[in-house]
Amino acid sequence: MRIGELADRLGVNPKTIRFYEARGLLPDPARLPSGYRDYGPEDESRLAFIKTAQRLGLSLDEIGEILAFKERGERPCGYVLSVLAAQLSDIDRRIGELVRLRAELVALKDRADQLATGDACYCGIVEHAGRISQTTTR
Amino acid sequence: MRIGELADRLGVNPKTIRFYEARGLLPDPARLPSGYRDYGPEDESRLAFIKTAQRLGLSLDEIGEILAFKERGERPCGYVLSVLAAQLSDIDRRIGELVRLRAELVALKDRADQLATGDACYCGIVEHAGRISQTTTR
DNA sequence: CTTGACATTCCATCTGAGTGGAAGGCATAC
DNA sequence: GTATGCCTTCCACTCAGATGGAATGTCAAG
Repeated sequence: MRIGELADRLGVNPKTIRFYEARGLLPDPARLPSGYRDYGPEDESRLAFIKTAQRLGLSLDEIGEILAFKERGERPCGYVLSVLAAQLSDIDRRIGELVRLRAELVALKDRADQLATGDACYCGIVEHAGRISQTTTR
Repeated sequence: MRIGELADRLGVNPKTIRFYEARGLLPDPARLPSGYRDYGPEDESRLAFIKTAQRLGLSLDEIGEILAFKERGERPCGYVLSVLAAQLSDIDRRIGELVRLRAELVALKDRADQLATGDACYCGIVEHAGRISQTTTR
């Protein structure tokens, strides 16, 4: 399949696929006689892996490392799983933060009427939001 | 107070404060006879607002819009709250995604032993992760 | 046989959020 | 009075992750 079809299937821009190739995340693909890139199911699953790993919160560099293990014929599982374990605790942290922020936002919304009157609104927002924990977002 | 003190108080780089000023997020501050920027409590709370709003997930542009309402003497609450409402649903979506990803990761970890044997590991990861919903992260 | 959609490469630019560094001014402490 | 540390401006650069555009090639349909 050509680049446009692969891109459509996975909902990415064809440029992005070439970009991943240039970054070493995707191997140099087979070429049709015309010179067009010719992708197969493995390429699709690899790209799907990249996109999934991105959803998991991995950077392209992290994904590249994982893929490099496979390239070298090693079993990546230990490494992958350690990355995943780190991601897991990171995700737990992020979920905790978001849940706290959510509670703050709900509280703010519930007080909308009071906050909406008077000119202390902006400050009210600040005051309320200021109580949010000081943890920073990744 | 001078820029360094303000920066220290809020744990930001002085450059970042000048950057916010250049972006229009902070007003041109008073100046000491020396030409040094001279900040007061309002500046501190405004900067704190910006940082808090960032933790809430707002971009600097969104924050700028909110602050512009205040600048124009309007009560921003309706707007702020609509932004916050949008943020709330976004946060709900992100929490949902993360919870799902978390479950996937836990499942992957639980199967570490099986996955760690054989060379289908990479594919196993892909297969498992591939089941993750197709929603994209913001 | 031309039109249009898609492909190629290469190079440049964008976004978002800063950060670095040079060249110089101010303030304070020894 | 000079060393030190913080301040000023201006310009450039970083990072991640793409995306845009120009110039050109390929291919299927009408």
